[in-house]
Amino acid sequence: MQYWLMKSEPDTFGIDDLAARKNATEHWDGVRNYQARNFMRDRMKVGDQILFYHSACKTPGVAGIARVVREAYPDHTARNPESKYYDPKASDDDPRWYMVDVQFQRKLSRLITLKELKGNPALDGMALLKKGSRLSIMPVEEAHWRAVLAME
DNA sequence: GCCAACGTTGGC
DNA sequence: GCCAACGTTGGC
Repeated sequence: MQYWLMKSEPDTFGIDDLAARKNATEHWDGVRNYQARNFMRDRMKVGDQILFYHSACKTPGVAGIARVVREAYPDHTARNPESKYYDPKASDDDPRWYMVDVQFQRKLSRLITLKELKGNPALDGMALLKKGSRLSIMPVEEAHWRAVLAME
């Protein structure tokens, strides 16, 4: 069992949007960063737990929990010229970009804000809190996972 | 809206 | 392979 943090902009797709999806499941398309892609493609397994993080919004923070329900497969939006995620370098032979499916588990009883996370010494060293960290998908250590949920 | 940090692109 | 220019992310 591994733990992850995935960022999403709530104005576009927040935890409530995930909960409202059919089967509360959505494919995580549009990832166009190699490091984030590699985490999905090479390491994510069905059953892994995810902190659903709201970014680029008024109050950034952890909003809920999701889990991986399908392992990496080609991100078809890369092959669609109509998509804003279109990548002309993606091909059938080399899909280049991948996505996983994630399912809503639960919403936290309250938003645990970035500010609070930064103030928790138990989270020292967490990738999310490192200066200049822009990765949209990152692994979370089990101790950090527990410490975040203990703040709920 | 600003800007720091970071990733990607492309000329050389 | 270097690195300047550019684009994006995301907190504030």
